[in-house]
Amino acid sequence: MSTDADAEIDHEGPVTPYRQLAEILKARIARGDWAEGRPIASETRLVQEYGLARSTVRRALDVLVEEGVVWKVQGRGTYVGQPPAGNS
Amino acid sequence: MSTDADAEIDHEGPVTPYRQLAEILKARIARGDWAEGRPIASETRLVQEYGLARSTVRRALDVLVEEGVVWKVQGRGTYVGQPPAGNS
DNA sequence: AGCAATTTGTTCGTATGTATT
DNA sequence: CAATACATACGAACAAATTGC
Repeated sequence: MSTDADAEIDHEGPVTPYRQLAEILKARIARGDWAEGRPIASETRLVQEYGLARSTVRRALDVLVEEGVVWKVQGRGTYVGQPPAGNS
Repeated sequence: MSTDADAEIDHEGPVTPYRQLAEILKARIARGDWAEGRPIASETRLVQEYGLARSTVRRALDVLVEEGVVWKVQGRGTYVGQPPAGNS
């Protein structure tokens, strides 16, 4: 049983919003909304799309980073996959 | 060159407060302020001691958790070391 | 070189929820 | 039940890095 990529955030329920968003984003990546090596939506965009605080969106992204699903670069964005080995 | 366990937070300088606190706490643990398996000061206590926001203190503790220096238990505290293998 | 726009990083404050004692 | 301690969420502001003009 996986999460629906088109699900919305349920502020009631037992699962916290940031965990829900983390699952939704992973589902969207798996579905192909954003390809490997390409940037996903910006934090500001996700805030607008899901009606969450930026701090909550960042908390969700932290989960994905820990899981190695995405990696971030300040000033650029959040990319699908893992950081390149030899980066310049 | 290691960090002074008695250092205070410098809100100017290049190093961010949460990184400074992370280093200070590691120095305090190394010095023996808190023994292995014992709880360190609570987040509220650290907020008072270092004059930082709780979110900043938590950010510093996140670093220590990632590094395996401490582990946390909701409702109890933050302990020195790593979580016991078989916990009940 | 400078400047503005975009995006992630850090910090503060506040409030409420959950778990343990 | 009350007190303590960590968890989650919202809002706001400014800093730092990147990009494009």
